[in-house]
Amino acid sequence: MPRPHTFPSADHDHRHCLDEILTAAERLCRQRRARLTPRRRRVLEIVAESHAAIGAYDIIDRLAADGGRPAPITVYRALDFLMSQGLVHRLASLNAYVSCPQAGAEHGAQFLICHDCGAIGELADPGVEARIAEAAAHVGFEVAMPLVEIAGTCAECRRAAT
Amino acid sequence: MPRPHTFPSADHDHRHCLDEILTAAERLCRQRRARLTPRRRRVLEIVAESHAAIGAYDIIDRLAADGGRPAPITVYRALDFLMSQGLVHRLASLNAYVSCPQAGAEHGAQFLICHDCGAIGELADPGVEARIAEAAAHVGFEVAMPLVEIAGTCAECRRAAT
DNA sequence: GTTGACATGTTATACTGTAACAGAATATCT
DNA sequence: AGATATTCTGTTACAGTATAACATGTCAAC
Repeated sequence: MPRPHTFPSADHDHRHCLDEILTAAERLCRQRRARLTPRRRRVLEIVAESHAAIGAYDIIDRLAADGGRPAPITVYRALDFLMSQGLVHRLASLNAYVSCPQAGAEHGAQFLICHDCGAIGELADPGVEARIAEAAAHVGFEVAMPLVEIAGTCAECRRAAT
Repeated sequence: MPRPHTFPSADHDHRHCLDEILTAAERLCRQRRARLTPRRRRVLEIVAESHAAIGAYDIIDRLAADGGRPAPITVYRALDFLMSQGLVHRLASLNAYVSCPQAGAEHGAQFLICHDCGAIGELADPGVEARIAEAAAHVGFEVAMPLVEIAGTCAECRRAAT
């Protein structure tokens, strides 16, 4: 099952996790009358294949293995759709994309990026956003979209390192 | 004078500000025995020409106006040097570079990006970093390099909008 | 079944950043 | 000062990321 707010555990059953992500996406898109076409579904599937981020051109490579290499724009359009639905996020610091483990739930986007295993975690700490908004307001700045991407080491990798 | 932690005011004397940035850079590099060569100095000057961020290729265009268009790598090398000295920061969300108003002072990097005027402010709120580290630690994640880039509206632009 | 909206294909191109090697300038040591 | 080592710059080529513009196809609703 998708583990909101944190990293997959060591005994993570990713087959099941992937399945839940896809099922949730289908349900969500049905509710919203958004069209999760085969192409878009396949791109989501590829992005969600791991909890690491994947680059757009790596997605193209994976699609090419299915037969018929799509043009970059095709993948970017699918990613745009998936992002508009909150199913996928873009990580500016990596130029890469990651599936959202808690799609549908409104949440601020603070990403944890493990530079050992590459996995991405999400933090949804209202305190962080509040502190940022407060500090910004202190200099008269009104926050529209905070972007927080935190590189470091995840719990699993820290354990493994000792 | 450079205004640490916040945006330039309406009556900002940028000629003077730019001069201070360059002088401070020279002093800093002399202290550190780092070589602020003419090329590097010129790139810093261009980046510091405004408090908005500038793209690497826009820097190249500006240099070309001096006569003799340098190859991209030349500018990237100068930027790498300037970043290594903390004189310039890269904004991942913009793929662009901005001069640091408080070079030399050790400080965490939280950037405020005004999407009206393009100006970049820096926040150095230890509370924000602390809150992030705390929230991360809560899921066993050890922070190495937090990246915070906050889009919104600066005080000047908010005033102007009303 | 026609219409209109949305999705995809096709081609070309823009923007951002780096590799690899040669040559020039500067610092350091004797 | 001259030899040497280091650092900086030039040159060429290329890798990686993303979008523009226009044509064609597909689907849903009327």
